Amino acid sequence: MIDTAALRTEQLASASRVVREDAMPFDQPTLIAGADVGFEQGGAITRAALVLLRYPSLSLVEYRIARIATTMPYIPGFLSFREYPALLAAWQQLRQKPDLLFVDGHGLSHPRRLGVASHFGLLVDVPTIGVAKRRLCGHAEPLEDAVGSRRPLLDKGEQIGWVWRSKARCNPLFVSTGHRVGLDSALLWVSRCMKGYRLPEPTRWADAVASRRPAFQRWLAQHPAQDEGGAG
DNA sequence: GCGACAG
DNA sequence: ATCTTGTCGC
Repeated sequence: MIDTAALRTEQLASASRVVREDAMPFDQPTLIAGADVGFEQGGAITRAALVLLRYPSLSLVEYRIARIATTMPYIPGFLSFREYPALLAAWQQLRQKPDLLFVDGHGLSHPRRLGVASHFGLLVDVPTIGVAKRRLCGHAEPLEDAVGSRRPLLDKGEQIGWVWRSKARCNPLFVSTGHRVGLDSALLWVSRCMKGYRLPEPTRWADAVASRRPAFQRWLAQHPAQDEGGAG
């Protein structure tokens, strides 16, 4: 069994250390990363993908994949404990570290203010932003249809994130502080990494690599085996 | 008690 | 998340 009471206590202690304001050690980022996790063999294997994109061209320059045995089931509110071991393994394989990292999931917009984006950012001490496709907690006023429409995501009297329409006729994204990136900056950086799709490029590429999408297969074909390009 | 519930 | 075909809409 899993002692969720102990995990809650651990999260609350860690959450108090999350930096919610801008404390990014760069003027303009050179490398922005994206992280995503997938599962194999009915969930027995956790597969994490990390991609590095050059900014502002947003071209893929490196990717790493880590596969390890799954140690935790999925429990809403405790996603980070299930995913961070694999993310850490992929992170350690990177030749270069990014200035900023987009994590697939929530950051501040979490019941105890420590979603996977915040938790991982704290662990590796890097600025992170949480980009989630669905709501975990909190509420927002109805969002307008126009691209770029936004509403603060509120919970217990405080803003914990943004509900943002990244693309027309698509469900909105939930953007929040991960670590060292303020809420407004988080949305600003996500908007700067868009290329016409629902998801920002770092997240989109991480998903493409993790799920071996055709787009990634084509990229591989055009980028001949560079030993430091990376498979895992 | 009942519904909600990242990936 | 993952298992999976076609299908509706822009």
